[in-house]
Amino acid sequence: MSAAPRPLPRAFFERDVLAVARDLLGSLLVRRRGRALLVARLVEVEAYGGQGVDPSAHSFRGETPRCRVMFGPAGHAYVYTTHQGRCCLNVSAVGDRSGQAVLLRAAEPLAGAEAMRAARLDGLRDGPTRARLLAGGREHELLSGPARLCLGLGIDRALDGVDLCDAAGPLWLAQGERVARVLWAPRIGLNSKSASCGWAWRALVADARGVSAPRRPEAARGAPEPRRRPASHHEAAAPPRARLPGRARTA
DNA sequence: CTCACGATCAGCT
DNA sequence: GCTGATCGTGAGG
Repeated sequence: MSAAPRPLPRAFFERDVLAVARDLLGSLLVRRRGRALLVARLVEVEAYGGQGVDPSAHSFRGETPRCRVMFGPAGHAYVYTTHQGRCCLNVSAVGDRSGQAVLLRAAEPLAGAEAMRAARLDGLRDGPTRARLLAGGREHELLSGPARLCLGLGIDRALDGVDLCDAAGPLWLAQGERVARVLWAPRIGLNSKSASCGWAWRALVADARGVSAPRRPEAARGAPEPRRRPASHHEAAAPPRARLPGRARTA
């Protein structure tokens, strides 16, 4: 790549969180590594509502040291750690101190795939997963999950708070090609007794292979009915209708 | 391919 | 103490 992809403007993130999630699909996530740029196309994201709205959001009970970035200006990185030191990356949205953000769940490598592969392999024990990655190919598995995405791109808590609208920084988001078909489905990995676990706030590129877990509709596993989003989001320009993914192709 | 299991730890109550 | 916005393993179709 010759020039660095131009960052999305702040105003992109200062909108309804579902519209931001929808429009992030197809956008580019760019990571500066020395002189090289790692570039990936987003194929799966999840919206998280804010304080007092979305019980599954880290911000639900208000600001804490960990999730402080969710309450700050839009377009900044909220990076948190999960099990075994893994990390997940979010972008703050809206910017009205309500604590809303979009979790970046999966992407497809466009540039620097071998560096991403090396980053994934680093620290991975011998086993089937290591062997599969060492065999080469399978690029769509390199960033196919929120923690894998961070591993492959070398993102950790040191990047918490970084401005994702700044192409001079270590990490930013840039415009990509518009995605034609988007699927909406319930979010992954939430406590099934949470009131919001059935909300279809996960957006996927319909024909992408690199999604983290489109396998089975959660509804088939006894989870609560996928619920409509709150009426305030109705004219949000994003999700036409929440349809379960099943196989990619039901558009 | 799908599924169930549990490692291992930061963050919060 | 208890709880995960997860991942890789290993067994089974």
